[in-house]
Amino acid sequence: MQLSLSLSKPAQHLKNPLMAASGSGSIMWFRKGLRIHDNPALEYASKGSDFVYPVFVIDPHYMEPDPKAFSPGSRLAGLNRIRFLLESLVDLDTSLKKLGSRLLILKGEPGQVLIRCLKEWGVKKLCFEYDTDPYYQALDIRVKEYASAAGIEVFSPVSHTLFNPADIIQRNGGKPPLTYQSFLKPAGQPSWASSPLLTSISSLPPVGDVGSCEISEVPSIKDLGYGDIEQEWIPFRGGESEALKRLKESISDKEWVANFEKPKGNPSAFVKPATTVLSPYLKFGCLSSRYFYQCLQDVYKNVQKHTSPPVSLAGQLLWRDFFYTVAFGTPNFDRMEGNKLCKQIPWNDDDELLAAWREARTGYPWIDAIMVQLRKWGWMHHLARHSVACFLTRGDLFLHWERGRDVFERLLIDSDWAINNGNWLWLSCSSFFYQYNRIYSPISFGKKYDPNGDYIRHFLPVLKDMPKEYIYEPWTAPPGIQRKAKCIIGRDYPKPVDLPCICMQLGVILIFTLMLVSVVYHDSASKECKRKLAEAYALNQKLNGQLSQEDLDNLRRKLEQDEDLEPKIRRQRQKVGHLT
DNA sequence: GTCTCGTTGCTGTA
DNA sequence: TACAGCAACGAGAC
Repeated sequence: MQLSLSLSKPAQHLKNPLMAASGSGSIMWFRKGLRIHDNPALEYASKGSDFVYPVFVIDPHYMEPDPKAFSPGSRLAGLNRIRFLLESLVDLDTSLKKLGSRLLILKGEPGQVLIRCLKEWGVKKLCFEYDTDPYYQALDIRVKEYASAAGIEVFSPVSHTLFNPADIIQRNGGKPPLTYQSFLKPAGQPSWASSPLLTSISSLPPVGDVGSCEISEVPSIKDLGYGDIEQEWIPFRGGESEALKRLKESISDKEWVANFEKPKGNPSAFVKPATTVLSPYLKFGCLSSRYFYQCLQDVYKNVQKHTSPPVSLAGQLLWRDFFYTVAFGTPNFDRMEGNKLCKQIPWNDDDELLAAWREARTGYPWIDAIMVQLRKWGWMHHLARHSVACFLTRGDLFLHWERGRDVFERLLIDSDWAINNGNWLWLSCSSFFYQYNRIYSPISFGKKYDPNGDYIRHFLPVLKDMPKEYIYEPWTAPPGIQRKAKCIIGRDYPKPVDLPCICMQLGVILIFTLMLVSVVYHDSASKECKRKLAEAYALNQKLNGQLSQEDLDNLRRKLEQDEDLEPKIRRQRQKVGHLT
């Protein structure tokens, strides 16, 4: 019996316990993996089942508005990602309906809701994609415990990544490999690589009786309590259909796929981004990474030569698995403290500087334009992420990578726990990458790709009429040029200043009142950062990475004292600098 | 202990 | 556009 017609009625009207009790039912619990293609959990749920309950639980913490957050959205996610998720759910629901099923939306704490469904619906199987994120690890233990005690079979296959991180760690002697190359060896070829994946399903068993569980349609942004909030146009729409369309477009250009080299991409390309922009679809599992990998292998087979990992497109999927593996095998991966892989560094704590970075008013147009793109689109090119992450941490501001990680985690539509933390560890030279003398310039790095500054003009329209000679360093533009460009630096757009020097000369209070005065001179700041990192590295080496809070505090004090020894040099620098 | 190598730096020079 | 020089780290292999 097909129940999808009657499900539009309130759930109470559907109560028919006999129906669920008389057949064998399964719950397909969607969390990530919001797709039909290559979904082994869904496949198993429907096998031999009279009924399948496709469930998604809306967790209010993740979805409902938090007025205290620094951007529109919930406590945990910015509005762009919430919208992307809702679009993905609508698309999934549409696909399920075509197959004779539908998506059942429930609300509440996911563990409690799931256990209630298990009790109410009398199913024999619970199926969901395995997830290595700590949140799901903890949640799944609870749900599995209940299911096991209730005699319900649990099927939780690995299908979010190419490999099972636990397998790689085991093959690597119980420890996660810490370099990409040493990851490739135990990884080898994926076991499923040469056999076809199930990419389509012709039909699904009907949904069973939902009893007294409250089921709703996929809510809109408005339904979630955001009112009639005006949504910025963004070029990425959520959902499996969109993911497969985007994948098809990307791989149809075989030459582009074959020649893809990630580090050569242009971070300032925004009309047509230099990458596939499939990351948000991989994040939510709208696209199977395994299917993507197979599609790439098909292209590689049919071209004479192609690029290889780590720079190739397939190499990008392996990077994803690399970070998943290290993250899974490392306690406290998302923190400096208690994280064995992470250098212990006495980062500064400064809310004003953090806010200037987050709110795109550092005074460096390249940095600020990237942060605007992050806010507006929830996505920016990988190298653009590098620029702003380096600037926040080891390049200029010397602020804690965890603060930047939090901002990315909230605002990115593709924010992924393992990859985001891994990249912040990398960029801050806290782990994986240690060449702290290689610093991205907030001026010349962007200029190299986009000398005219079109990217800046687009995302920072206040600078749209600034001549290209000055657009990366607008504080150097003569007053006449600034007037002509209708952008007075220090009034319409911030100028970068040497914060420690100003603090000494004018007092800290003044700084906090000058909202249009921002951040640092890159030259002096980056030198300071290098000096601090050299000292922190030396102490980490001396103490074998076992730094206590007291060690860090002492080092911080020492670094601050050393900084005070240089005011004369600094003042000299300011006199000869461009700012007057 | 020594050596090689590492997805993605910058500047100056030819 | 390509390369040297800059300053220089750690994981992993041996």
